[in-house]
Amino acid sequence: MLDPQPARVRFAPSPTGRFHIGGARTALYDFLLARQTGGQFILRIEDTDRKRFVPSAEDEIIESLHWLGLDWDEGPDIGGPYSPYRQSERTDIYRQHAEELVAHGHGYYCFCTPERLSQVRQRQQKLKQPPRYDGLCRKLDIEEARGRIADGESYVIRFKTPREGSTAAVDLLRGPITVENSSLDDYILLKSDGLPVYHLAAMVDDYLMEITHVFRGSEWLPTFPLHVLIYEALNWKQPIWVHLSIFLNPSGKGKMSKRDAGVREIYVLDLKQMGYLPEGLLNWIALMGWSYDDHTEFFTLEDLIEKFSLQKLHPSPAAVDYKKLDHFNGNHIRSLTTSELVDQLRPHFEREGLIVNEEILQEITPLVQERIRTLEEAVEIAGFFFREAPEPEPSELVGKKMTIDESIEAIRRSSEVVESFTTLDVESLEEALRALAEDLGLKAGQLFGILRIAVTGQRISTPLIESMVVIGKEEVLNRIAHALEKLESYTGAT
RNA sequence: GCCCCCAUCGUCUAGGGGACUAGGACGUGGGCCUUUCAAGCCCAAAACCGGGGUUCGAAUCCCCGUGGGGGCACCA
Repeated sequence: MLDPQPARVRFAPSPTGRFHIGGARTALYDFLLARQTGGQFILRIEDTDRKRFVPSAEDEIIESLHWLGLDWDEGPDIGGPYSPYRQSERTDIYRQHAEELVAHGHGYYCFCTPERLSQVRQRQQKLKQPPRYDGLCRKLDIEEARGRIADGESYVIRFKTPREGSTAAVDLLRGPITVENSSLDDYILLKSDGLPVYHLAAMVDDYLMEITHVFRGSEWLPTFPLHVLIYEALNWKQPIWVHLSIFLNPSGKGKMSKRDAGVREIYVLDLKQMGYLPEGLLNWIALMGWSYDDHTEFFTLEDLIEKFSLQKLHPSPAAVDYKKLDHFNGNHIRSLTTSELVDQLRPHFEREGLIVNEEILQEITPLVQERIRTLEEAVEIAGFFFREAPEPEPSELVGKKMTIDESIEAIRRSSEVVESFTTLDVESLEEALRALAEDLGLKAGQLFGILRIAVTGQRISTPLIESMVVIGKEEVLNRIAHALEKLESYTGAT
């Protein structure tokens, strides 16, 4: 299972938007391969697009990766031997390589304006031809071109894609992908603002940073042969290429996007807010595009590092399934120790504006651990522990198939039972309450239902008896008395 | 329109010529447990896109359809 060669793998997002689970999966696989082989995981920021640049994006990427526990060995924030790791700080390097391509006849200067380009495109579209650069500047005399540049004319550098033949690019998951060179364009490598485009920058950096395995989205498949052509033009040895398929919407129709039906959330930091654990999220996305065997599905990050393998990656697109996320998250919550869960839970209660009593939090954590799938659910079922006495609806205090008077009697007698205790303990309290129910001719569920509303104010909560013990005799009595008052002045009118 | 990729239960997947009356998980339905909600346990329904080949034999290999996805920018 262990790849003997230490892999150098990079995650190279562009800071143009928020960090979503698709990026997280790519980063995860990068991380796993690096850790498994004892290699390096590198973070590189591809910020060569000034127009789409979002200042806060890099921070979000970093925060998300840290939260997920995918720590890198080299990156813009910590530096490293191949620094800098932000492409906007490496512009000279790209220009140098673009010029080298020109010098060796694999690239050329182009002076066509965006206006002319769009006219050409329009014409081609009208003629139902594939939109491509028409090659006007391709045969320009190099000296003439240099002269125009010296005169200050705006220009770009294009790749001189071979007109003949075909190129085979080898993807690890799909084998060779072959296209006619004529179907490739003379792509722009260096923009008129002097900054490179992905096709140049990523190739140059991957090579110079000695990246051994490139994981990227399958949206790069169409230009994959171009990238190989660039490698060949520069006479460089290629890395191993792995194209990961995209995530589809829950419906399986279309690329996963924030707005589609069934999509709960796609941004890592928002999923965190919703109460998902890094482990749950990681387990979920790891299994979309990779599998271990025919029955193992619960993985910690450590497990994944140990068990991940390139051979088990597969190329078909996967629809996101949030029900499955819930399931994995619930499992990971259950595998936490109590004190770990306490720490995870605290901020979720506090975010709700609740004042968290540490002692109570400790006591209720085991109560919620078995029944929540997200941390937020703990707030739903156990928030009442940190709130003032509830104000239950009188109508809710009437037991199932019971009259108001019967319910009042049940509450009164319960109060007496609680009163008889010096301190509450689960076993005897349950015993006493069950005896009371029997005495009243009620099913335990009827009595407990009334008390649940009286004590917690909720229909759904942590187990009643345990909850009462945590709340304590005095406060339980207060709440029961309050409920009794409410019910006694209740006429039954709706 | 052109190019590229993909194709097993609703979903994520196991499977890489005979071990397949196709396995697991989520979800769904039913049952058990039960103080609510969960969790847990048991059971059930549920798939090899179609057609041609290759082969003694195909979910597995090839071709063609079909379906789905992606790409065709001085964005990544």
